[in-house]
Amino acid sequence: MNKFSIEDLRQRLQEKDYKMTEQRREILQIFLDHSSEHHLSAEDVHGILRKQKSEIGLATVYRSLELLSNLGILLKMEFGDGCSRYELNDNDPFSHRHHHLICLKCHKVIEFHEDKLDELEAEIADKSGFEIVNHEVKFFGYCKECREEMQD
Amino acid sequence: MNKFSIEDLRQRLQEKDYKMTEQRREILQIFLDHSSEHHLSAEDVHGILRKQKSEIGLATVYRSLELLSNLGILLKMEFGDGCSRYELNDNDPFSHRHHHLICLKCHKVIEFHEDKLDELEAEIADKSGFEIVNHEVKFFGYCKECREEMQD
DNA sequence: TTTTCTGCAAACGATTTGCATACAC
DNA sequence: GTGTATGCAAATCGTTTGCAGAAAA
Repeated sequence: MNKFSIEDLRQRLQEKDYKMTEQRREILQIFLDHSSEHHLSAEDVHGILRKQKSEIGLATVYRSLELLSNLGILLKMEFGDGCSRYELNDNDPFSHRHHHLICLKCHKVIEFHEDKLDELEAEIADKSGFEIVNHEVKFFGYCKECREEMQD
Repeated sequence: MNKFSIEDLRQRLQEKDYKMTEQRREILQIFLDHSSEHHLSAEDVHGILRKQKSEIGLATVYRSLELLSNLGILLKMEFGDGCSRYELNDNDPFSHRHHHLICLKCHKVIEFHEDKLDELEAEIADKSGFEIVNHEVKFFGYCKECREEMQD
């Protein structure tokens, strides 16, 4: 599967006896529409909804993001800016498993689409008996632009 | 250098015109004394202080943890449990740069002392021009004990 | 003496929850 | 019709801040 569809949502909800609601559909749709602009927070999602004249309450946004994460449709992550952020859990191994480069100066988050952790994961499983289902890798440093700026 | 001492703290504070206070000394001492039991939150530190009959306020704990992180003595991290956690930034390359394995069932945090990211870091620097100064790697999955339990 | 630091309490911001109503199945 | 989901407002929890007094340099 390359990308989630609203049909996938309907199916996953049904499997666990959750109900398909307009609110859950709209919130997933935001992630499908904004796949380029990743890392949306609950407030971001709520803001986009209001721009679309959707009257979905913030509490419902939080509850839906939590649910979509538990269903494996979204991934929840923290970048140290005080709120949780979410992105589509794209199952495509080519776009899946990217890393995040976080600039300590301008706080930009850059994606690096290359994983290279299979060997390390195999070693961890081997040495510790820990079964890995997911990982989250953040690199902190200075982006190209800020480095150039700092040289001036 | 293998481990920080109170003298190191005094020196780093002096370099930046901060003052050496009893509170800062006591808080660093907690990390030196509890180096085995890593990942202390502000509340954890405050709790340990109260057990020791130290009357240091919670706000001071937060301010000191922030300061010690900025001085490079502590590392601040998030495990998704809603609060920031800190550990000694051990400069020894043998104990430094470990990864965290977070069990999705019992929420235990296990350390894996092996890094293996130099190659990936070099590739990132090469391809994106990003200068890396630190990284944080979390693996989510199931620990040995929980896996055995789940088989029963 | 001068400046920074502390402790307290109040403020804050993100997230959660209780409850009555609305909606999906 | 039954049970879950929503919206609202209030509650919660971790963290930050303003301020007056205390302590370091």
